Amino acid sequence: MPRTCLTTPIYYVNDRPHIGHAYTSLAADVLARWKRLDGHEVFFLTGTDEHGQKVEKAAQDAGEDPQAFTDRVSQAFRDLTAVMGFSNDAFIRTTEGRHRRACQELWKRLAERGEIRLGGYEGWYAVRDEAFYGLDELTERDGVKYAPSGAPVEWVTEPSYFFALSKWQDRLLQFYDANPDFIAPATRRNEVIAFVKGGLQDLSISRTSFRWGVPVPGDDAHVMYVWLDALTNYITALGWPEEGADWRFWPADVHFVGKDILRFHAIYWPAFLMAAGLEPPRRVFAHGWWTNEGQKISKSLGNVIDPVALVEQFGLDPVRYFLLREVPFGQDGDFARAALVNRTNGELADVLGNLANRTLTLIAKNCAGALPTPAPPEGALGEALAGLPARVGAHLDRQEFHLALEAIFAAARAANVHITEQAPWALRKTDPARMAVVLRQLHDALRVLGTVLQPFMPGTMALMLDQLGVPGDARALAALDAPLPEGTAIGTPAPLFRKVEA
RNA sequence: GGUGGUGUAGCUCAGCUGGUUAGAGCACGGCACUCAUAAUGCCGGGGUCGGCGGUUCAAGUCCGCCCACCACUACCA
Repeated sequence: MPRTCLTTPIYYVNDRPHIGHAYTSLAADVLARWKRLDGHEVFFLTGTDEHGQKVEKAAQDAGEDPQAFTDRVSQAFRDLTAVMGFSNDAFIRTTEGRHRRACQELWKRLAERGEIRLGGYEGWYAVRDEAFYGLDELTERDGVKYAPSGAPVEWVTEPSYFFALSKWQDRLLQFYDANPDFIAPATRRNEVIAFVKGGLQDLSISRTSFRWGVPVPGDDAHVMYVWLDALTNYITALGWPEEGADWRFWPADVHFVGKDILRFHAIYWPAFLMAAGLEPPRRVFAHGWWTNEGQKISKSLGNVIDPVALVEQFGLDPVRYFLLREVPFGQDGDFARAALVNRTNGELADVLGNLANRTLTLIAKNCAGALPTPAPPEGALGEALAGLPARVGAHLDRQEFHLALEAIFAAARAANVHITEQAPWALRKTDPARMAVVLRQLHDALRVLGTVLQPFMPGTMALMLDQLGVPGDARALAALDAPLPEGTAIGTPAPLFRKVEA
C-alpha cells in the first residue's frame, strides 16, 4: 500500500486561529483526503507550538502555570480542526514528553557529530518581539532605539549554543540541485537558493533568558530556541527516535507552510536532519497570504479573518471550495466577500448543484427513480470526463488545487452542455430509450464529479453521492471503474448548495 | 542598492521550444430552452498583448533599453 505523509506547521499558541492557519491546514487536508481516496495509507499531522518566551510571559500575565496556560489556549486550534473538518491523523503538542525526548535526542546526536558548539549571542534585543535586530533595522528617538515593530530594544549578551549551519551551505546547494522539486513553487526555490548562495552563518539554538522550553541535555541553564524545538515535531509525531510503526511514513511528502517560514523549513530543517544522519523531507510547499477586501491583514487594523465566523456565515464547504479555487496555491490572493458569493452561487449552486438537481429530478420522474442501463459516454462530455481523476491527481501532486478544481468544473460545464443539447425532457416523448441513455450518462458524470470533489467538500459530496445512490463502499477512485448496476435506487433530489445573497 | 519575477479583453488570469482570424471564467448585450436552486445553453461586443528600438520571411512569444508593480535580501515559532 503506498504511503503519504503530509504536515502543517505547528501553530504558535500565542495567537488566535485565523484564516492563515485554516488555509494551510485545508490544503494539507484536501491532499490527505485525496490520497486516501486513491488507496494510500496517510499520515496527516498538525499541532501546536507551545514553548518560548512569549508563551511564558503570557502565562505569567494570566497568572497561570505555563502548562495550564497552553493546555487552555491550544484548545482553540484543536477546535479549529473540527470546525474546518480536517482529517488529521495526529495532533502534536511540543509540550508533550515524547517531544522533549525527541528534541534532546536530536540535540545529542548533533552534538556527538560535532555540529553544536557553545558561543555567545549578542545584539539589539526587543523583549516584546522576542527577537534580535540588526543595527540597520533600528530607528532612534529620544536616545532610545526601536525595532521596526515599534518595540524598544536593548543591548543583550547571553551565552548560546550554535548549530554549525555555515558548513552545510554546499551540501544544501547540492541537495537542492539533486532534488529540483524540494522547494515549491519554483519562484520560492529560486529565492532560497539565492539566499543560501549568499552565505550562511551558524545558528543560535539555545537561550538562557527564559525557562519555558526543552532543556538542553547536559546544560540546564539553556533551553532550546525556536527552530530546533519546533521543526523536530515532525519526527516526534512519527515516533522518532524509537522508530516504531509510524516511522515508516518518514520522510514527509509535503510540509505545507506559509511563505514566512519557508526558509526555516527549506534551509534549517534539511540541514538539521542531514547533520543528524536522517533523511530530509521530500518537499516544502510555501503558500501565499490573503488580503481582506484588498487590504493587508493585521491585528492593528482589526481586519483579521476568523475562519469559525466564516464557516458559520457561509457554510463549511463553500468556504473550503473558495479558499482553494479563488487563488493559485502559492500566490497571494484577496479574500473578497463578493468573490466568495460569486463562486458559491455561480459555480457551486448554478453549475454543479443545479446540474445534479435537474438530472436527478428527471430520473425520479421518468425512470421511476431507478438507474437506467449503463451507457457509454459520448462527445465532449465523454472527453471532459475521460481521465479526469488522473488529471486531478496530477494537479494535486503538484499542489495545483485551483487547476484541479478548474478541470473538474470544466467537466461539470460539459455536462450542462450535454443535457441542454440532448434535452432528455423532450426525448421523453419522442425517444424514451435515448432519454434513458442520456440520463445514465449524466448520472455517471455526476458520480465522477462527486467522487473527485469529496476531498474538497466532504460533507456536501457525501450528500450528493447519497442522492445519486452510490453505496458508501463505492466512493473511492478505484470504484469508478465499476459502473453502478442498472436499477440502483436513486435518492430524493434536494438542493445541495444554498445560494447566498450578494 | 543587489537578486528574481510580473505587466495580455472592464475584472482575475492562460498562452510549451516564435508561424492560420490572441483564448478561458466572471461581468455586459442579444437569442434559445423550460427538466432544474429565475437555473442552463448558444451567439456577440470589447484587447496599440506596459513603452521604444532591434533580430527574423514571420514576435505577447527572442534580444537591448526604458517605465510601473511585486517578492526575497537571516535567526520575527
